[in-house]
Amino acid sequence: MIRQNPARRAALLDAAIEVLAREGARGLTFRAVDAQAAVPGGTTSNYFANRDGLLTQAGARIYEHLTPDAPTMAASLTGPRDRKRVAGLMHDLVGRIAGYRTGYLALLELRLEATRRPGLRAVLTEQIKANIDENVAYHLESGLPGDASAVLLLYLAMSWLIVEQLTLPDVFTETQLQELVELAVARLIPETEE
Amino acid sequence: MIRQNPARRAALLDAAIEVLAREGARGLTFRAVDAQAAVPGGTTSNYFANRDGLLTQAGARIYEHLTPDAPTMAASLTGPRDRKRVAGLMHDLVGRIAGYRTGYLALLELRLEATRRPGLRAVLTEQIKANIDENVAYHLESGLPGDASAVLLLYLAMSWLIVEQLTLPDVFTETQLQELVELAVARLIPETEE
DNA sequence: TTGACACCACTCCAGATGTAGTACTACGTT
DNA sequence: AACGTAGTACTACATCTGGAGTGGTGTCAA
Repeated sequence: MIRQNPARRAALLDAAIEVLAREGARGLTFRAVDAQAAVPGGTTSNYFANRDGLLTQAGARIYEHLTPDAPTMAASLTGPRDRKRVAGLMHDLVGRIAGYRTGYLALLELRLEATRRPGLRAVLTEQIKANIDENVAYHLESGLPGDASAVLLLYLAMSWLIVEQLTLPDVFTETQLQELVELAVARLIPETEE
Repeated sequence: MIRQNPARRAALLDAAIEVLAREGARGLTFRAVDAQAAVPGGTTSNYFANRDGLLTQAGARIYEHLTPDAPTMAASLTGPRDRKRVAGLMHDLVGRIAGYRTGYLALLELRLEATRRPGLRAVLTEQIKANIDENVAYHLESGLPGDASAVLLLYLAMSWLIVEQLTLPDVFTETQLQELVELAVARLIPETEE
């Protein structure tokens, strides 16, 4: 019989995300989740019918953590609306990801796993589309410089920069990383006239 | 005793790359490689001392396939040296990757695996650095418009575009994909004066 | 004849799964 | 207050799966 306790279910999903990042998609076993969550063996079996349920629910869960919290969002609505501001936001973004390394790595693992699981692929596709749309809409509404295309291109460049940094941190030095962020903004966002 | 036959070793590595793409890093077992290469069980055990050797050698091998062949390189040295040319090359790049889906997915799997294996990480880091340097040098020498920074930013954007397309093909439509390539070139490469 | 290799077969081992069985807790009933 | 019940937590078990490695034999070529 499937257990319902929502607190425990959430804890198991968080544990699953940790396992995903540390052991990879294939390493995500029911028993590994049990161990990570420090619950008795067999517990995860009682909460999820199969691996597919576990993976898709974990995919959904990551986005609950990945969305920046309210204060951050509010703060980003204050201050000047110029190119320098955008650069600041991009630096924040890259920094924030580094702070949630686990979640982002798990997301990459899930992307690859989605190659083999149509259900997971559908869930991720929807969430990422929504995420992109949100970013674009937010940018435009906030009056920051740069059109939708510029935001998309920034999204592409920053995404790969983050992957590079998370998986092979020695390809770019910390300095190069910062420079690339600056550079991307400088080339993609138009200068604001005073 | 470790076998030496280089043709067979190469065949095994290519099989390993297939398995990586299809089953993921964790699915890469000696037996799976045997099956993929259609050789008797136990063969891969005889050619590689351990999984680490198999993974790092596979990582090295991918780049042998990934480098564009001589005719392509030669062809890219002919023709005009303008922005439109760069766009054409970028379309080629994205298309070529789609044609070697297996190899690129395997490379992503290896990147994630590199998170856990210092040896593999070192190998990949070197190869990717070299690859980037080559690209930049080639671009500059060939007289195409755009400085080193522009090439780097193009590299970032194209890389993620490819990942997006390989893992979640429904996030961008085929049309959007082409537009994003055009857009990236248009914003990152300066117009050439006649 | 010798050395390297292909192929086959067998044993051993580790890890994962799902569930039966038992104990505990909370809550509602009488 | 005693009781019954539902939902869980926890333990332990029986089973299953697949992979690893290796020894042995046959083959080919130098």
